Amino acid sequence: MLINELSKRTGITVHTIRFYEKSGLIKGKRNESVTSNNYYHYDEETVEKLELIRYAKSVGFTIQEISQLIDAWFDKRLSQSEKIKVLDEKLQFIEQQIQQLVEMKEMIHQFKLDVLENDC
Amino acid sequence: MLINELSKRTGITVHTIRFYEKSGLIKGKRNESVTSNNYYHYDEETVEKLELIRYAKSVGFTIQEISQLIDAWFDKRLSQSEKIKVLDEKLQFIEQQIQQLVEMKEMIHQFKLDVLENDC
DNA sequence: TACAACATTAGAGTATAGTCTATACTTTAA
DNA sequence: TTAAAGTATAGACTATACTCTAATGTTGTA
Repeated sequence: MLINELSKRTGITVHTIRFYEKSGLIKGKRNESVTSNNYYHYDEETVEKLELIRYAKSVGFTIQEISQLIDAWFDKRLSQSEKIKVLDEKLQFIEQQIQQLVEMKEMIHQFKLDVLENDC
Repeated sequence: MLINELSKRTGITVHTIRFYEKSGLIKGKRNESVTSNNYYHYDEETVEKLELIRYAKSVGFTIQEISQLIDAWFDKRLSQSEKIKVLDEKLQFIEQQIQQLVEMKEMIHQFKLDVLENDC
């Protein structure tokens, strides 16, 4: 699949996909038997990666953190223990975020009560 | 309290506090009876605001969103219903974030299982 | 009183994460 | 076959959120 189809399937713009590719998050393959162009081709794994990227970004992961996560998922060169280490770190971060969100929620609930009480 | 003390109490640098003040998140008061300087003075409410800012930032709120939140909390000019509207919006955002984090967590758990299974 | 520590303002610089433009070439469909 | 749509690359531009520097003046303490 070419970049345009990838963009349509993921809802991420071509520009942004190219930016992610430059950042090392994804990697297209060139078809060496074709000499007339040097278009990149993408597989289903790239679609999965882009979906992961969108998720991870929306919950506050940086590109660098997502890069680690993708490596822990796909990179054949990392050892099992290295991968588990990264994944556990991310899980810990997520737990922390959830905890802070829960506290934030309670805080705002309290604001609401205050606003309703003070009738301001 | 002057900016240096505020910085020490909140752990936020003087520079960043000034940036937040420029952004309209907090507001120091000048003592008009003192003519030799024009130092800003901050109260306990400002300390609370900075603590809120730190929380909100860490869970992904932008400066603009935090600004709305602070107004919903402190601004006397907003009506009760306007405040409640903002607070409900933020609560909804938080619920969404928690939901996404939970899904993300399950995703990473699955990665972990895959990594352990494939023994790679 | 000297000098370190603190305060203000303006504005420059940095990092992150895109977003857009220009140029030039390729593919596809009417 | 030609015009529209797609592709690649380089690099400029933008927004957000700081972070730092310089210049200048004030306050507190040894």
